[in-house]
Amino acid sequence: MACWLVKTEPDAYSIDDLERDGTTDWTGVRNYQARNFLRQMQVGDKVLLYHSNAEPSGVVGMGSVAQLAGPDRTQFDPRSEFFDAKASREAPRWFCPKIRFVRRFRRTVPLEALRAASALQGLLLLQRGSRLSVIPVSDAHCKAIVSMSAGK
DNA sequence: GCCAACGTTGGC
DNA sequence: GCCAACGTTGGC
Repeated sequence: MACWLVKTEPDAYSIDDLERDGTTDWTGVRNYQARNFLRQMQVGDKVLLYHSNAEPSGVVGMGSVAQLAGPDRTQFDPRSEFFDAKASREAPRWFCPKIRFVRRFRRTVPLEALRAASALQGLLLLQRGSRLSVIPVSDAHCKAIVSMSAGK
């Protein structure tokens, strides 16, 4: 069972929203590398939820993959901010899995703490200039982040 | 296929 | 709001 980390801006869609919704289509990812990771997600994979542009930014909880990635409906909707005129239903460009809320962490693991953790060296999120909104996380890194969320 | 210009992300 | 670091676009 793989583990992933997905970023979201809480002003746009927060873990509160996911908790309320239960599950949601993870729409709006418009980067090819991130898309390719979304398509690799398997049902049951863990998903660490990360709030970016937040106070503080950090990992706020856990979700899981509820459904394999299918075409992202927002790419077909001219009224959507994620509309993509070059996509068609015959040849969709963007895909999204369904993500299920699992739990909120007792405490947010802020970016600063992630950077300070020697156990997290090599985590893609922490690499200089990394902007990917969907990244794979190794089992060891995943465990380390979860243990940080529970306190020492 | 190169690369300058432009757009986006996201920490600070 | 600034801006560094990337990604994408489009002229040539």
